[in-house]
Amino acid sequence: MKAANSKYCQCLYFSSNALARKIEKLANESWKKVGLTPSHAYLLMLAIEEPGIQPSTLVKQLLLTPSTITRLIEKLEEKKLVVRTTEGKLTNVYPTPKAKAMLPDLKDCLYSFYQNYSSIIGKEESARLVNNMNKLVDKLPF
Amino acid sequence: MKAANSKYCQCLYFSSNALARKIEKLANESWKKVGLTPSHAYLLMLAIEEPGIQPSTLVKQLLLTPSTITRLIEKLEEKKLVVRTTEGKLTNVYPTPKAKAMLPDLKDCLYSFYQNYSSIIGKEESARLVNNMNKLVDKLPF
DNA sequence: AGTTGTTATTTGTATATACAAATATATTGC
DNA sequence: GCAATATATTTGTATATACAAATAACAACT
Repeated sequence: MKAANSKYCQCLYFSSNALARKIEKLANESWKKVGLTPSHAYLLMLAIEEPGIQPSTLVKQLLLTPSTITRLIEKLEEKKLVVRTTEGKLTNVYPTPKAKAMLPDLKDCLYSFYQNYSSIIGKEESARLVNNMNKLVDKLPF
Repeated sequence: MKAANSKYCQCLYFSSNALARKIEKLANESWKKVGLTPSHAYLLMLAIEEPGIQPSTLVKQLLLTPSTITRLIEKLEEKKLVVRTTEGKLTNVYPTPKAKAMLPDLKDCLYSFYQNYSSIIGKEESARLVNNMNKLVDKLPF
């Protein structure tokens, strides 16, 4: 069914969730090539760009909770893509050589994801929507 | 951190997920009064409006997968808010009197959720965004 | 009428995420 | 210098959702 025909299509809860789920599927497709979910991939790219990046920074960049960040890092550690060092209360996340070697592939995924959705909805249209959504994210509490 | 300052804020994956999570929190607040999550509440309202509604219809209305719909119904059954009857391969979902008595409260939640977000982001702005998001949902494959 | 394919629903299992509590460290005020 | 508070991270647990397989019923064609 078209979202436009759903009884609750007027509701922001409904729309934003339906959209996020669909985008997530599209993103999963794009990142399948490197065997990572989009969240893991974004975190990894941040760690490659800024080796030693801390969980607290990742929380702010990815707008996820600390516990979620820990879990994402754990999984990347299992896959030997990052290592963690702890000094005091701080933790640093470093990419392994294996991860660094993956960077071009990661960027390819990012690019093909972008191509994928912008070919469907248009570059300007998608840029506008992203902007509107970001503005809204910033306005909302919590 | 502001979404606008995040490295990946240009990415639709990032924006749509961040937005959906924030909206979800807001919605959870609004529906706390009736002790249901928004998804359960929407499903219940559909069942009250159309007693005997079938899972396949709920799938289309809520844009969720069949298995998710089954799980949502199970929970509402546990709470004695719906009953299921099966004839042949079809299942019908009926609201209980307890659920029907809740309808005004459910509508209140829906209304207060709407008031809540539209007071933050504006009625026109939010209507426009919802429309754009729905259009996008309909354009995306799957 | 029987086989074959299609549709509706449920079940088993996996995943991403969050909340709350626990832990450990650092900072600040006195 | 110690007590109180604040910060960073992890851990235990719960939840919503999905995918894939299982089940069941129906439809259709020969």
